[in-house]
Amino acid sequence: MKDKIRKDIVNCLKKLKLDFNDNFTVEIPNNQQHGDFSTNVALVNAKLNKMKPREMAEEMIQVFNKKRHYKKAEVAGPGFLNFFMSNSFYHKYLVKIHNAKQDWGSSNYGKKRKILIEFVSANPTGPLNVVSARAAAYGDTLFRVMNFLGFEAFREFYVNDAGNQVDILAESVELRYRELHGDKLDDFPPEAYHGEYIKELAAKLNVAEGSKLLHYSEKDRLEKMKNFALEELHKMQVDSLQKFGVEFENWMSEKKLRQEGILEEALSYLAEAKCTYENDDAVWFSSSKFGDEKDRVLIKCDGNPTYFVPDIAYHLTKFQRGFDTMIDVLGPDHHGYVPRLKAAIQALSLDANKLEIVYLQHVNLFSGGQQVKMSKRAGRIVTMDEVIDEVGKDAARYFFIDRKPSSHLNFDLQLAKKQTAENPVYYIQYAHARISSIRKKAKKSKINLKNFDTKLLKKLNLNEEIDLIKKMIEFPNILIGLANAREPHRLATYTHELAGMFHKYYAKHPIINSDEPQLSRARLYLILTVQNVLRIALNLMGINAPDKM
RNA sequence: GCCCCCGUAGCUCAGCAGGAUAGAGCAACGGUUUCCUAAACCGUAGGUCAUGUGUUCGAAUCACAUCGGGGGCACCA
Repeated sequence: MKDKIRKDIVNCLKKLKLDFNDNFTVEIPNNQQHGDFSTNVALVNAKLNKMKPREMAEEMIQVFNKKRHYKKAEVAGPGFLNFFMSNSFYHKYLVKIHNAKQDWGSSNYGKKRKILIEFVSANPTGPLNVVSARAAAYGDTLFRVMNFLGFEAFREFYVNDAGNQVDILAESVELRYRELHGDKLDDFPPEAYHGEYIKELAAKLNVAEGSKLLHYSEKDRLEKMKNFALEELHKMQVDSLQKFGVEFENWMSEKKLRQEGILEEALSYLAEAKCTYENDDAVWFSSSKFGDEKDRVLIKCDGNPTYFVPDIAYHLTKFQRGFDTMIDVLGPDHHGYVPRLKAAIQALSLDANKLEIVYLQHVNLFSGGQQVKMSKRAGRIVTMDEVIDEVGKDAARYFFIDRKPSSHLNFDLQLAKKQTAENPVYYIQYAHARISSIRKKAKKSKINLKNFDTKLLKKLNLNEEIDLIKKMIEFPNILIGLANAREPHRLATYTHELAGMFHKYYAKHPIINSDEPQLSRARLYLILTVQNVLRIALNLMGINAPDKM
């Protein structure tokens, strides 16, 4: 849309033989008195032409005032050019949006570029918590939007199903299992996992296996415990995510990476690049050569790799799989970790610019203004399931993407549960449902869009009507901006605004009025288009678009 | 000490790539329902955009510094 105006401006400049560079912008002014579109082209380029900005602008408006679609062009302020478009221009656009149906906003903007979005990637040592829920909503919405825009996006969950924490998991289950068989635990070790879910796992294992495991060797027993726990916890996580409407194209297992020898592969590449050395019985990576603040250990003096090695190996596979861009969605506690990861990628002669990190900030849970404390040590984690059960999938998804990723997120459970105006989710869904009601009424009143002649749209002359169309015209650009900035919250904001504009329009003007069937049809055409855009937006956020509430 | 994020209305936050008088929701106060769902709408009030300097024709937006809040700095993952 702005592109079209931009083209017209460039043509105009050429016609007038004015010099210009591309730095000027076209925007939609906040203030309606400044027109539908506004450009600073004369402000930016006046010097080039040895003119005053206003002078240059004056010359240009002559051209625009002769053009169709432009109701009026005027010079304002220090030298802005403001354009006022004719209503017929907007009516034509409305037809375009209406006819696009569920594809309005969709495009081949992404040119099939392959994007890997890795998110959640929670340790398989417990149920998913609220931070994972935020990541899930974030990553999934970004995924949906990017695919809608013609990218080939993929969702991936990296499972740390090997290494230290998994052994601790096995030991934790072991302790609870032995407890079931009469062992008294005076002090449950502090490093073990304390959550109730460990007891439940042990109980479940006990039902399946009875006391049989007690007769295994310790090694076999722990192995059994480990695999059992991993499988069960994985299932739990998949279930939680599914309830949340989030699926992954791929679950990448660390254990598998180890089995397939990718760790050794990565290590040998690093060694070939002469970026490793031995010191104090450990193998180090000279990451400081690549801008990290110090070198990092790859192989500990006990011979085991640090968690860093599988991570390098994992990212190596991402590059090997040929993605154009890889987005890692991480928690705020990982930012110190990224320089060494990027260092490793550079050491492997790969393009570190293809790897992009998004940090999601913390989630603070509130309930009626009171902060809910989350403490892993005390075993009091508020889980993703609890949040979904408490407030419902739709509200949870909305609230988790409503804030930009770099903001700390305050999530109020009471608010998300409220079915009132305070709650934006219901406000938006209600707008959608309301339009369904109107459609029903239209049907009863025998008003429909059969053989609709778009010439009738010229009856739509109210500011509210033109504003709704303008808002819908913006939609594709909102999505593109969202995808480029990796900021799904823009969709939440946009949808809330569009719903608000509709509610206001509805309250002021009757849509269906039997005395004016033609006007009613035009208005019905408009609001059905609005409903369609609302539905597209809600779908992209993974939120239901109900016909009734 | 070093690094990351944040600081906009009483509260929670938008503000797209710097633009012309800074927005929304909630809370407060006042009003609207014979009519397509009042889960809605209208109105009033509320801000030296943390502070300072700089870049620019123009800064909430960019840069630097200061102050304040949150988080991170393992041969743990």
